Amino acid sequence: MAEQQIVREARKRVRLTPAQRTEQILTAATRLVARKGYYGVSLQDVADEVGITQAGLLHYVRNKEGLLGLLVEQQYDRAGTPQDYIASGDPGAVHPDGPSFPGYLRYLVAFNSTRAHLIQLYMVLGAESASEQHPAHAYFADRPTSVWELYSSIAWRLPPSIGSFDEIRHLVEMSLEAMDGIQVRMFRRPAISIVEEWARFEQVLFPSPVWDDYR
Amino acid sequence: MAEQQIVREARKRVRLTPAQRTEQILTAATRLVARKGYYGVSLQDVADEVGITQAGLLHYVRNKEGLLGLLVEQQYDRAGTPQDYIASGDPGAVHPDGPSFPGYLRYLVAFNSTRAHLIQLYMVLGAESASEQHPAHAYFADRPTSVWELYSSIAWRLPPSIGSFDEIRHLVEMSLEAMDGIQVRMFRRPAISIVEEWARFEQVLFPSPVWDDYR
DNA sequence: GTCTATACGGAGATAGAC
DNA sequence: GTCTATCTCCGTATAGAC
Repeated sequence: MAEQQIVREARKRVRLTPAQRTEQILTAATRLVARKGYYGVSLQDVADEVGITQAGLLHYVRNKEGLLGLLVEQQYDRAGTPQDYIASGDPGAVHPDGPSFPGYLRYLVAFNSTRAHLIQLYMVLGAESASEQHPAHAYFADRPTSVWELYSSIAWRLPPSIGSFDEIRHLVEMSLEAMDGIQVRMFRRPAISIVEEWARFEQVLFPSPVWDDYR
Repeated sequence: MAEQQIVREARKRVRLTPAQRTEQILTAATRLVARKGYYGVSLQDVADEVGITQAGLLHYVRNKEGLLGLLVEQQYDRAGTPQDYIASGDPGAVHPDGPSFPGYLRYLVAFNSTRAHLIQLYMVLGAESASEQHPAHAYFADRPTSVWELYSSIAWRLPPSIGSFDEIRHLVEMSLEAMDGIQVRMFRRPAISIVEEWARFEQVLFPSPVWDDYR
């Protein structure tokens, strides 16, 4: 009798608000796509984890590409931005001469170390999307450009000896490359702390004495 | 009539030596898995590209994991090794005090820039295999260790001021991370030269004056 | 908003003929 | 060594009931 009731309970249709469901779908899809890639995940997998049917899921995402769109557009770049850093009140961020760029990168790495699932998702999607046929190809192919545009819109506090735009652009490129590399390394053995590993890169990318008062 | 003959021609069974077929399978699978990942590729896809049936392919690889085994074991580490560098006759490689480690890394990057397909394959597999359920998980998880073992078996020509094992190990780790990051960047826009990009990392990872006579 | 039912195709794997 | 045939299961997507 108790058992029957449990079964009925489990099958009962639960009607959630669209925002709640979308949140659930996002969480489930992030975990699953991080694990098996876009091509490796089925709508049924995601639906099962959310607790709805596959047809019910399609009501939200229209088709499989819509699910990917949800993942790509709505997560990664909404937190950990330079604006978030500035708003964090970190001493390096609120300096009267402008926020510290190395300080922001430290902030970003520390933040990313708390969301390994998301890092894994973006590592996997970033790798599969190298092929031009992948539905997220354009998004990832343009990331270096869009990140540069985002970063170069900020009035960072930079050492005067950093003259050319080219020099700082290369520094940004190398920082992103080092971070991507560290994030790949993060899932291997022996385990490392990405915060510590980034500190080593910071030392060589933003060396003394030039950057001593600008970190 | 001519058409019929063409059809017959196309369907004619061609019996190749195992080595030739395996080579074809390797080439096809590399391209396809690089593009869509392990989960995204079907045995049928590979069989089509080789020009045999799916059952014919299974004769060679036994099951899908066997195909992955072929890819992982038989390609990446068979060329571009420190031994190949030493045998290349490069001036930095045949120095009487031992081969140059930065010189080897330059050699490796230059070599990798000629085999982008393979780099893409390993980037994709390396990303998907972060999940513990992936059949190549152990191989990629252990790569930092096995690469370190390979590199530390060589009597490199190192600056005397590099004292501890720890110091050189961190340098190796950072070099691998930077390379992985550059390789991710390689498939994005604007296009970059991984050789040039590595030269920038070499400057900061192996700086003057310490490394001046050891590059 | 969520379900069931269904259409239609593709997946991996095996058996056995040639 | 390679094929055809077949098994069994899973994939996306749509229609329509509730």
